Amino acid sequence: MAAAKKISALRGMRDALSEEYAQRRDIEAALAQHLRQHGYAPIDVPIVEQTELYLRKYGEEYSARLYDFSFKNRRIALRPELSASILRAYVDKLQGEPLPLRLRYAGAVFRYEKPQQYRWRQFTQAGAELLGAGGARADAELLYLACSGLERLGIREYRLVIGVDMLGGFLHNLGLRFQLLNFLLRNMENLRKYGEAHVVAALQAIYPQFQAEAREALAEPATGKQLIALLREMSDAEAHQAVSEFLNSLNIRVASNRDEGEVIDRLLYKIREDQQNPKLRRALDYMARLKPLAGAPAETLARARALAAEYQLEQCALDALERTLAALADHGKLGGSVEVDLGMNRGLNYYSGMVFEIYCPSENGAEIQVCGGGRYDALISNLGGGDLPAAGFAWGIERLASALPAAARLAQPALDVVIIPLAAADFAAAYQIARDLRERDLCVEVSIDGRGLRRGLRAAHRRGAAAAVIIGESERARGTASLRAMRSREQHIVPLSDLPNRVEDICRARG
RNA sequence: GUGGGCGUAGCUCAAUGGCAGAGCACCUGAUUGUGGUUCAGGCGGUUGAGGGUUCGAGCCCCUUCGUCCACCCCA
Repeated sequence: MAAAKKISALRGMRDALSEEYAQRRDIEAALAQHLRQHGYAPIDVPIVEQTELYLRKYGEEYSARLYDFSFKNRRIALRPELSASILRAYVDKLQGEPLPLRLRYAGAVFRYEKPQQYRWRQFTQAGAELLGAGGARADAELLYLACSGLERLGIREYRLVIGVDMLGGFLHNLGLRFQLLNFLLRNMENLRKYGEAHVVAALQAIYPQFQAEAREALAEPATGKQLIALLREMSDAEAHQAVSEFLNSLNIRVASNRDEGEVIDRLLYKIREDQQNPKLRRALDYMARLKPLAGAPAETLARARALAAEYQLEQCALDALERTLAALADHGKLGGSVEVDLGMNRGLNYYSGMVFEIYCPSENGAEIQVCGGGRYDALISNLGGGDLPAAGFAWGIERLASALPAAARLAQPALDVVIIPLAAADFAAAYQIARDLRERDLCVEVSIDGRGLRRGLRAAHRRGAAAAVIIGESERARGTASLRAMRSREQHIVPLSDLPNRVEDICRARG
């Protein structure tokens, strides 16, 4: 018979084998205990949700990253994170709870992205949500929890980067088209990395009308200025109708093989798009000024205030950040470093106020993000709940595992004892001994392969057992067992009544 | 979405276009009641799949699938 074809795991999905899995569980347990001690209550939520939940949170553009499918005429998705589910559950079931409500969670999440190092399609997150509390104290509590959690795991070296958005609001107030606004938001990081010329080139690829050097002067001819301004004020349909009527009243026919409607659309597009140029120019200038606003908190804040004053922007976001930093300092000194980044927008539009990320050096030296979070005060009402402040964060468990210093990796619980029955008649006694030892909380395995003492001891050695208990005819005849300490190779015949104590001694000595 | 690398034994990998191999692991025995070593032997493959070129393909060409890495983006 030909061997059946092997079935391998799906792409981006990994089997966590014994050691890796045990380590992950240890990390989860330590973080759960950490959060528990800060008053966070556990909550578990479904792995699948209505896709609508995530569309509300992220918007339709991000749905490509979801495991999203229709099933029996319903559109459902695997959760890409747990926070949305927690807030949904809050709206559904917990609105009567006393506030603030502190919740913690852990579980698998799924994202349909191309897998690469430290990035899989299924991974594990643990995190916390703080509902019904806004302001600096709440923000600082979360920042502190996220950092001290790392320290509890033995991670001393990390970098906390806190941001408030100084970009999104600015661009929004400029009145840029949605597509261009999104482009600029997404390219703040590129502006930093590759400079303005790079971003301008990318911008012109999606918006060829943009002239990098264009200033407001040449866009506006003096005549017809009022008419153009008027057209810009109208809705698309109104403007289209107005131009159409205008042309008809002058008895102008469009002499081309294109439809009149198309020509008008094109004309309107031109009239309206031209005004994007000066706005883009202003946006790029502002972004260039924002670019260096990252680094040590006090100094960066001071420079940010100067910029905000120059552009006559509200200072309240910066005030809030300053209060949060002060509140964080009240928690005591952190082991890692703290930075501020005022260009940070986590590519996501649901954040309001503080956002943060934590980076660690991974085992191969490169820096990876191990934690992220922020405040999303509008989210609960978007999900049909009341107007309630909400903030939270999540750690990436697998990434934490790779950032754990070797010294902090927790030792795996080893097998304590292997019991080796020598013949079929010895098994009943062997199982009885195993039960007695397990009552002392020992990890005990009975060798069932029946391949003799030599193989049994070899197996015990390879399994890392501290002791072997040999039970054969001669031992049974006297109500004893042979107890062998694997490391020292010392072996004694021990009465069964003494056996548990003697085994415990050996296991303790193993250290 | 874009660009690379790699698919050969359970694992890590060899093999000028010319008999598909090694190490590790596994199994048996030397040692029938004594485990880190040693020695002797053994099991193990449609070389990811399909097509093409060739007297001959693991190797060259095409297609496809899988996988890893990087970019984009994200935790």
